[in-house]
Amino acid sequence: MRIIQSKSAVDQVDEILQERIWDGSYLPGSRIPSESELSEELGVSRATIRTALAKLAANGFILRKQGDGTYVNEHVREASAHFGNLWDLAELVSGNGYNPSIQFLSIKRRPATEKEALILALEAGEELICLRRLFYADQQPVILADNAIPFSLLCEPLETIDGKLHIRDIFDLYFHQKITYVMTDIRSVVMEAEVQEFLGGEAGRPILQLQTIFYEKNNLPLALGVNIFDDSFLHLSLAQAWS
Amino acid sequence: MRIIQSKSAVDQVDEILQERIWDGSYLPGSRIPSESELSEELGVSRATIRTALAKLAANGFILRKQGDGTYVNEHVREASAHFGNLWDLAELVSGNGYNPSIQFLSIKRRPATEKEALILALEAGEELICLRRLFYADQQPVILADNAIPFSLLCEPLETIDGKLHIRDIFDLYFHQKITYVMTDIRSVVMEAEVQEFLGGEAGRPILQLQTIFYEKNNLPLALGVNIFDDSFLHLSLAQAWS
DNA sequence: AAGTGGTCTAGACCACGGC
DNA sequence: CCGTGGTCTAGACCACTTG
Repeated sequence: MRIIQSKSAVDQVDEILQERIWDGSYLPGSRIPSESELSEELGVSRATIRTALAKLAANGFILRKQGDGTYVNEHVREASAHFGNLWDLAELVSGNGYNPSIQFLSIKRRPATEKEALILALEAGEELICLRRLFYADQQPVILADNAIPFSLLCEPLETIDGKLHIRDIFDLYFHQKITYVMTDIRSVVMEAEVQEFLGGEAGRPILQLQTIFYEKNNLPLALGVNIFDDSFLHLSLAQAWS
Repeated sequence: MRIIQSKSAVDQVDEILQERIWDGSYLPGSRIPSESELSEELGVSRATIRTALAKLAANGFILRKQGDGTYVNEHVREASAHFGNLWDLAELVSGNGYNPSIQFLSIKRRPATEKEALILALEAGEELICLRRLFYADQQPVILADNAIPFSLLCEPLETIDGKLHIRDIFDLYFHQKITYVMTDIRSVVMEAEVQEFLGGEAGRPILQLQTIFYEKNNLPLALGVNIFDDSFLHLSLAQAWS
């Protein structure tokens, strides 16, 4: 379960417009209603509409032309990831046009390595909870996701953790922590045998590694995520408005 | 008031605040003045201040806490890239803490390959201008940047092109085109001998490839950029606010 | 000239956190 | 409680594109 919060007007407008783009009410390449028209139709101020449109434009969903109008980007469907969502692996899978699912592999408790202790600001040897999961695109395994979280942060019994939840909800439910921001490192690595066991294909080929450090509001590192990413199957492509 | 007319008020506020973070006027981890105080100090409305702060927060420069205040992120300097700027290679180099410079290698005219013609919406065999450049971090070559642009778009003599300019200015000056948005594909590849010749190190190792397609406002593809990126030296790391 | 998006303002009220 | 950021409004004026 998730904590349900009434969404802001901006987010609701954003959702409505994205849905209209997705279901074809607003066709790729076509002009959508003006800010004033949307403002009147949806019953919110023009400023609210503009905030939502700015977000859509930043992610390349729409193109805005001063003096002309706002158009749906013809290449919407080619982008698989969006800014502010690089860590959201399920969205990455669905952005590639597949149905995402999560397989829970294992959860273990072990001391932190020196490198992990440094990143997570721990004493050497402090214990971590290591969560290993496998993301599927339809039936194909595509991302091996490891998350390491300091054991000392855990608030609920280890056994109760549901390994299929969104990482956001795992932090919320079992650690009572809210993630404020993340730092993601994108690297190119060779596929190791241990990973190849899960993702298949030939070992030794180049693949992407997304390393994410999760922080809470006081800059305390909450977790280290290492996501091995088969980019021969899944693509990491981003649309960006030119500022 | 130091706000002048040339740039937008929001951009100027953004610049002023970034500078204060960078030169240490606002120290990492410290609280910066409230929105009202900034609004009064800089002589703009609170809405203008908020727009600038939202941009800084999205890029992880600052952390905002409702009911408390706005704080400079302690990890500002660890991020090397920023949203909406993934194509800006010089900024990527300086984000890693190095001094960027560009070496102009070559400019050639040749027919498009089938794949290029498809991406750039050309007839097979149409001619391209191929610009090859090498980006340095201090004295170290780090990014091999190839750009392919349809010859038919060129407005000035080929010989006049200054290969050291920002890609934005090249389009502006020689093609009279403005880039509206880009699509960037991030891939993991093995370093080929041809590239290794420029970037050094051992051939066959995994490296990053950023492939960027540039579009103008009518969705016409302007250019294809392929940037080979030595991520053993340069890091691609992004800070993102958790939405 | 008309209509669009781009910018900015002044002010209202809410939700949250620290004192 | 007060001050902070979060949200939203109504309206003004500008810059640009199109007919």
